[in-house]
Amino acid sequence: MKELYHPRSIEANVQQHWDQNQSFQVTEQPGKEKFYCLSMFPYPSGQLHMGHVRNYTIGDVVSRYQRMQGKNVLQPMGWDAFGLPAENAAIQNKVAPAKWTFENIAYMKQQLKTLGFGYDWSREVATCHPEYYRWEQWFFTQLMDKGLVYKKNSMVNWDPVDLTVLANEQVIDGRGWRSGALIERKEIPQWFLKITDYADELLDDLDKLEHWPEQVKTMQKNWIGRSEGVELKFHVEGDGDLTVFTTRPDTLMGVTYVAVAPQHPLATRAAATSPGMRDFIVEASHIKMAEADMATMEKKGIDTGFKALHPISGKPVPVYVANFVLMEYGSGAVMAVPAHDQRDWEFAHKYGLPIQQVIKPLTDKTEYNIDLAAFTDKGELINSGEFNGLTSEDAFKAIAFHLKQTGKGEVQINFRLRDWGVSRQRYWGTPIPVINCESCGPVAVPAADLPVVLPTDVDFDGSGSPIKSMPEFYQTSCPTCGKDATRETDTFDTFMESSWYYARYASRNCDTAMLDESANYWGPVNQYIGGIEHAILHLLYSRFFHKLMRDMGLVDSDEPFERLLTQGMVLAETYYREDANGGQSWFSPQQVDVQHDDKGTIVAATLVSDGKPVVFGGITKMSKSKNNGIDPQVMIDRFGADTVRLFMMFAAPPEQTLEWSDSGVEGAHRYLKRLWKLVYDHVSRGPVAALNIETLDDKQREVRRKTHETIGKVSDDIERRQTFNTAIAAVMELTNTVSRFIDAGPQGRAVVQEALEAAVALLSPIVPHIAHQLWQDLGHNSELLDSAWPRIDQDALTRSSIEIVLQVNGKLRGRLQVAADADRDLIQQLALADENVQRYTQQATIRKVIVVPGKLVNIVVSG
RNA sequence: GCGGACGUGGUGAAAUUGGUAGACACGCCAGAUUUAGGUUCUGGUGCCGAAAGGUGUGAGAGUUCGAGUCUCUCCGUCCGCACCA
Repeated sequence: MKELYHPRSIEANVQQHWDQNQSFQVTEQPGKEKFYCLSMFPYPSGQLHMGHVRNYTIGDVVSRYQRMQGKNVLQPMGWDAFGLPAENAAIQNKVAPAKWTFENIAYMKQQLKTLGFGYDWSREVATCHPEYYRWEQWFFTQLMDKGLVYKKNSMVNWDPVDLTVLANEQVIDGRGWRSGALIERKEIPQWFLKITDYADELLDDLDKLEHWPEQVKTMQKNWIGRSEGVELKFHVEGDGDLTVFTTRPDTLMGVTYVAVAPQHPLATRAAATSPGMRDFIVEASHIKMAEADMATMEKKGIDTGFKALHPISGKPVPVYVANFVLMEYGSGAVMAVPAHDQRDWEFAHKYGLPIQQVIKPLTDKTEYNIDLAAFTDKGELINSGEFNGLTSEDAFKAIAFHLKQTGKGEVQINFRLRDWGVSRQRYWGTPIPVINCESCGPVAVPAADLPVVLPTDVDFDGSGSPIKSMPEFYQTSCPTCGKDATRETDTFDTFMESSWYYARYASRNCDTAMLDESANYWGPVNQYIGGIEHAILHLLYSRFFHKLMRDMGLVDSDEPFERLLTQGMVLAETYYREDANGGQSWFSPQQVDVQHDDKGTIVAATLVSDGKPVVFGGITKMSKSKNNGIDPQVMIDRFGADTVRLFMMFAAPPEQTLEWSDSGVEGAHRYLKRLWKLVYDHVSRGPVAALNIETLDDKQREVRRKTHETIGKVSDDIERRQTFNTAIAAVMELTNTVSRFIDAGPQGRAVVQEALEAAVALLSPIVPHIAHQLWQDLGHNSELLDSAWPRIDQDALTRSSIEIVLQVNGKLRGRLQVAADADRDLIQQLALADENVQRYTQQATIRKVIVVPGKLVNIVVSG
């Protein structure tokens, strides 16, 4: 064994060893318990960032731990390879999206290998390969057959200068990011998947996901947004009926106006005769298609001049066009009750519309002042004619019944969830497998003609998708009638690819079907790990796809991911200087020196290159714009993969944000050096005698107890709690105990051998390379990877005495050593007799004594 | 705006079921070694105080013998919002 720790050569050797043995290639073994551990696959952006390293280290730790539990562990990796950045890179660097993507994949794959992650690379997928997306195309055509797909007009952000559709991300302050032109909303025909058909099941099955974080389930629940209400009709004079949905029919008698979306037919009709309305609609069309923008913009409206008749009172109320009403949601119209809805209240005040209170608080003590704000709680009805005196709950039923009787409305369940629009007017994506025929309409491409291959030899200049001007791509004949026809040139939303990749890994090499039986052997995923930013969209779409695949007989489970871990972001410090023109230039934290005072408080920061001060700009997500990204490769080259992995797992629990810290990394590296030296010092003293438990002295027993307590703690931390930081801290405590333990006798060394073996094995999922080496140095020929996880010896845990904390009025006043089996009375007696306790109890009256066996005694006194 | 989280020493954090606040590290201070490999080792370190002791988990209130943990109000930070992935 070498005296010093050389991570570079160790890591290269161990990785080569795993490669040669194909240590992570797995096959189905029906008799053995399987474990499928999956980390969210990366977009191949060019290089790994710290968020990837964190995500994939967590996955690798879980995988290696489960393998040592004796399970058949699958851990695959692949590439979410379609998407916008490839198109942007193509424009900037004049390189075809396909070439750019594949080069990035090659580089990033190499990086993953140097981190020592145990992936089964024989199952690698890249979603931009026709072998992958052909099955997605096939699946879509199946959904067409089943009527789960439809085409309808829907709105996009249109750049009138670049003549292209923009993603929300590409619209900044209402303008196209390249052209700077004011964007316009534009309605175009697009394909939708009927996710709303599955709304109930997607909601109900959340309850089955015992091992998902509560917050993710709550977010999905709110996103699906099931609500019970009443759908009712307002008749518009000189026009048809206006359908609205409300969850508060009890407030119906307080309606003083109704509002429709700017894209609503009534608005269009009003615009025909009103230039003011025309201007209003044009202005509303410049707001981008993002709910956050819609919700935070100034609420504005304009009267259409139409009157709607109240469905119960028959009284006419004005119909307004309002910029915050969404055409996409419901029927594009809402009823307004200013007295009982804060947004309606503000709108009514702004436009001088009447406010009619119809609900009062149930407790009559305080009169509610409706002039100050809307009263949004439920209560008792007033000013509502025959419904006066009813509670909100009773009024709901009574009004719904009344509407039903008169044919003007009925109770309805409504969802916030909208159908999933999957068409994108972009090049770098999966071609939608549809042929448009003048006689037959849209026709699915027959299975035998799949895949519809995306041409990759193209000139891409950013002015629209090149396949839209490639007759050799889109000119074809109708599969049904044989006449000339044209292909769809839109591509799929990339969420389509990421909604089923987890299943494809299992059947990666099946070329006759989307999935085969292996998908049921490996599935569902036992542990899924990824960023919290995916809590809603990706995870909801995947759950939806899984149910679609189930209903098509492709998988036999109801949910794709049994257990979910959502990991926090990786942050770093930022430093900047003001430019002459008032802008800021940002410096990498690695080029900055930080000065502390005597207490360790940071007092100043200077740039290494010129020694002049820089300003601390806070701790934020690693990003290009703030120049605070830390390149994992640089860290791996300097300290080795094990150090980087150890730091990332130690610095914070996985669900929290993690702050990058150079000195923290150095600390992790120091620890591995200390561990190495501890094993070296032990091993270099020669062979170790067999452990003889009967002959151990007290100190030796203490070390042994620490060893076995640590095994228990680390196992629980990794498996149940998934707090890898505390697992590492526990092993550090163990190795600290060992290094303070000086006993070169045969049994002393035997106890140390046991402790070090445990420490190495317990750390091995986190730092697998150094652990592999130390395991051999400790005298094992076996493969650590497949060794059994350390087991607790219950006998080693027993204590003869325990410490009891003594409190007076909840304040710590002493400690007591008692026999582990001491009873309540004895503990109380000893506590009251304690010298320091008596100082606080002598002059006072004892009111109460609380004894918590094994923990503490609290004596409550007064006076 | 809506939905979801979070807030503890100089710093990252720990405290798992309401029971000793600050484990384990980083930084800092003091000392030793005088250094091959981004040195190593020992001790100290929440704050105030000479000590006894007091005090302390974003702010304020509440429940309890006991609150970092539970409840309410407020403040601040972060994530998502359907075409970034």
